[in-house]
Amino acid sequence: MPTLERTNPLPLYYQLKEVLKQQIRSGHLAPHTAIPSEPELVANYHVSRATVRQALSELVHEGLLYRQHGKGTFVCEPRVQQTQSELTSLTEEIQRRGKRPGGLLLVSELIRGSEAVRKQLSLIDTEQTIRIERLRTANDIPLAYEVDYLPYPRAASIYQRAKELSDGSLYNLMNSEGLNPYIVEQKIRVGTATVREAELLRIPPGEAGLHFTSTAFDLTGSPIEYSETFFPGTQYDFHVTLRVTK
Amino acid sequence: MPTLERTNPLPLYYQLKEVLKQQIRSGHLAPHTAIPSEPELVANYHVSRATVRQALSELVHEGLLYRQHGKGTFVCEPRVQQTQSELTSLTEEIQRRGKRPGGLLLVSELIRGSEAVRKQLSLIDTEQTIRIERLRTANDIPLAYEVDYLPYPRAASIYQRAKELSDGSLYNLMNSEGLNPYIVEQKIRVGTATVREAELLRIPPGEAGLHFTSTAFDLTGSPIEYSETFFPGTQYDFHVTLRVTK
DNA sequence: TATTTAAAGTTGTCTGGACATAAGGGAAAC
DNA sequence: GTTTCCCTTATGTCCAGACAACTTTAAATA
Repeated sequence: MPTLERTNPLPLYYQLKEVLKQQIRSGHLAPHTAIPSEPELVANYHVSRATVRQALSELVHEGLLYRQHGKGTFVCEPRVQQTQSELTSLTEEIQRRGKRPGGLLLVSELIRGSEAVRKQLSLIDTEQTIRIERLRTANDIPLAYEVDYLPYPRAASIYQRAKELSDGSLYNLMNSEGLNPYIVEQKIRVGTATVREAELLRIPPGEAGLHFTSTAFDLTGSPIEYSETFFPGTQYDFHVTLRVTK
Repeated sequence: MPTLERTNPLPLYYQLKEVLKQQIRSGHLAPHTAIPSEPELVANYHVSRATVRQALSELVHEGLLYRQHGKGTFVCEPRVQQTQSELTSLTEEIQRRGKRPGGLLLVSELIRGSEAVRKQLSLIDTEQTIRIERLRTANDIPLAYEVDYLPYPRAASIYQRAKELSDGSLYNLMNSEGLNPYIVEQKIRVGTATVREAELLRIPPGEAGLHFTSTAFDLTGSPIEYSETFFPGTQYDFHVTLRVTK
């Protein structure tokens, strides 16, 4: 049995979490079997019950364990997609499929933006938007057409570094500048390609595809990015995991 | 200031949560302003700090508050769609738009099911599937074509009550039978209507639409429902909220 | 004045304990 | 043999207190 290090700068509950997570993933704790009871974990790892409960609560929240009052705490069945509600960027998504992500930066400008966009970004009168137009590629094949809007001057540093977007992810760039997406709302609907989109994506104009609109918020709930993306045809599977809020 | 009732069967931390939630929603606590500190809440409501922290932690997790170490706890900006990652059935979705949901039960049968479906439901060799074919309507207008699969015999009671689906939600029926969806995974892609779908939905065959596949799991991680749904054209906006898993 | 230090206030982590509530099993009563 | 009751064990809730780490403010120092 692994021991928790009190000299480790990582909190004890976090260390315990990692130990249990590892035992679950390695199959040492099989699905639907009970893990040691809270008093047993207290004795085994020499920590208080509050510490044990913090570790277990977070694992329950992450969907690895479930509790039954009076019976015990059990291991969840692994799901095909273990990443629940994870916020993956298109760049990561392409990499995960073994392809090389790229992006052709078409436009990067400062404009006032439409009222709809301004409302999405909760801009006040004097503020502008950074508008970035990109053609996203996988192995140099056009995959999607994307227009991003960011609040200016808040995201001014992104505007300076816009040229880096040709080979990188906007979310990576945002994170490195302290603009950390925490919650993303997306709307998805069927749409058809405009003439411009069809030309750039090398598809027949009017072809059907997925039209995304997405708004990213930081942990304070302030909007930090709004984007519209068009995925032609059936090239892209959008995957999402929902969870009940009890 | 409201007081917490110790005679109330509801836990104190839950009562405190509701009080704070109410103050946030009513605007009494404005976005980005600090709520009372933990010691203040302890004094105001005569509860321990552990109780206060349990209430606050859950509100943080629900996206209503955010904490800053050493500074305080603050109110998040409300998002347009405050229901985060909420698991809404199509029936509720239609009702929320002020329309009357309905459903025409086309087929209800016990079959073995394809290997793909059996794998989704993690069935063992002797188990079968309940296959339910429905035409979903809003104000009697065809909205979507849906095929549901449930594990048999586990969901045997659903098979008995399948005729109730003509006017109700499958999720409601499942909940009343102890099959509680806890996590739902969905895949979305652009598809075209088959001849049968086009006929039922009264649209031209081959018309584009959204094709959903969805798998529901109970809190133990066991799959309890798999469904394929086709939404024609642009009638349906799919909305989803994602959150980072830190 | 400018810089450094100290103090106060905040959230983060952790302890040890208590009683309540739910589930299950075994002994006692019928 | 069946039912009822009690005991054990599990998680759920709650308490009072302690110290650590971070932030801001104010005082002390150069």
